[in-house]
Amino acid sequence: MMRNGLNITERHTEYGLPYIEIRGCEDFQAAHIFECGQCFRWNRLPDSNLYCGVAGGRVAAVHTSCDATGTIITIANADLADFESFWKSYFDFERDYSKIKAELSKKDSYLREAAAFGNGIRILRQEPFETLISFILSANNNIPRIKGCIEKLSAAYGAAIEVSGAFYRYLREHAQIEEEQRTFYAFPTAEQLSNVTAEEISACCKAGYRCGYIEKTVRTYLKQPICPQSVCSGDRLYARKQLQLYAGVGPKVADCILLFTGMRTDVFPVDVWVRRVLERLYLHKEVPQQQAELFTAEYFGNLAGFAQQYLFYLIREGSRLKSVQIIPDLFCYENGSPCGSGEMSQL
DNA sequence: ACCCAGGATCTAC
DNA sequence: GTAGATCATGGG
Repeated sequence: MMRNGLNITERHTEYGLPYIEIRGCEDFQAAHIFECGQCFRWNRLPDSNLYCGVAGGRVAAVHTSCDATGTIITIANADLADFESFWKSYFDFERDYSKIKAELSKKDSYLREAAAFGNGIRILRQEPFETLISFILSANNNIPRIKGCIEKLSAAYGAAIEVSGAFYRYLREHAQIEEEQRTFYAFPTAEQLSNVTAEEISACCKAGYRCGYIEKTVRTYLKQPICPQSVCSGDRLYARKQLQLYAGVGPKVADCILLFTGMRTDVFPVDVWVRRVLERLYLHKEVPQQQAELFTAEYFGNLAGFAQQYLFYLIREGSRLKSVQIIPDLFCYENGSPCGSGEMSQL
């Protein structure tokens, strides 16, 4: 099936597992999509480039490879109906990321390098309630712990999803699996969390003071769920305020929800990492939040969300890989000494 | 022991 | 309206 130049095919392994193969999309790299900090339920399987995750009440395994004709995207445990009804939207396949990268690259050399480094990132269209709760958990927290909290919440209150033996065989063929996990759990719905107290949430996932926020937010959400048409368009600051009605949601978390649901792409969530990027590369001094926001809105405009993801991924991965070569100004302490080991990055 | 993590909220001025 | 302290939890 052809669509927007994409060649989408449903296939089956010899043992009967359906999978979707997509060719003709050069703007998709599983590692960059799943490790750029926008999602918490996709995990790279050991000794593989295969990512297994839960979304939309489905379990899938995704990887990218390439041959002489270009990139091949594989979504395993999905048929054409799954793709059309869910994955196509989830992976934002309708959007032209080459165009976005080209536009950002015209702005300055930092964005050009960031977009090249994060080539293949896409903004996932994640479910609003899951994204809301996930990013309440993200406040003053670190990514491994956030992932753990979400996994425990899902296992305790979410719907069980049984995967086939064929799916597990597929995983085993592509990665070093220790033990067989045949049951996954969807992220709980607001209804499933409706009578859960903060104490129970705390006992379940040890999320500290954020548990009270979740209890309150679930109650608010049941009475007043996120209304896409009132936040997707119109004033950006109004959209943010709408989300700040939920307990535990401030400006930064609101922007994350707007961006990582795909509801808006003109927001620029500023966390401690992105703040370093702004101050080191663009503003050349420490600035108050309000001033940083004025700059990002003006400079990045409608592409702010994409710029933010490329820059976030660059500084996070760059720090982790100690790749000081990429943008020396970025990977420096305030005193100017390099923070990396000086090894060459592989990019 | 101390610092940090994709910050938000409460309090005091 | 805005600075400063406080908020659990676990890993470095």
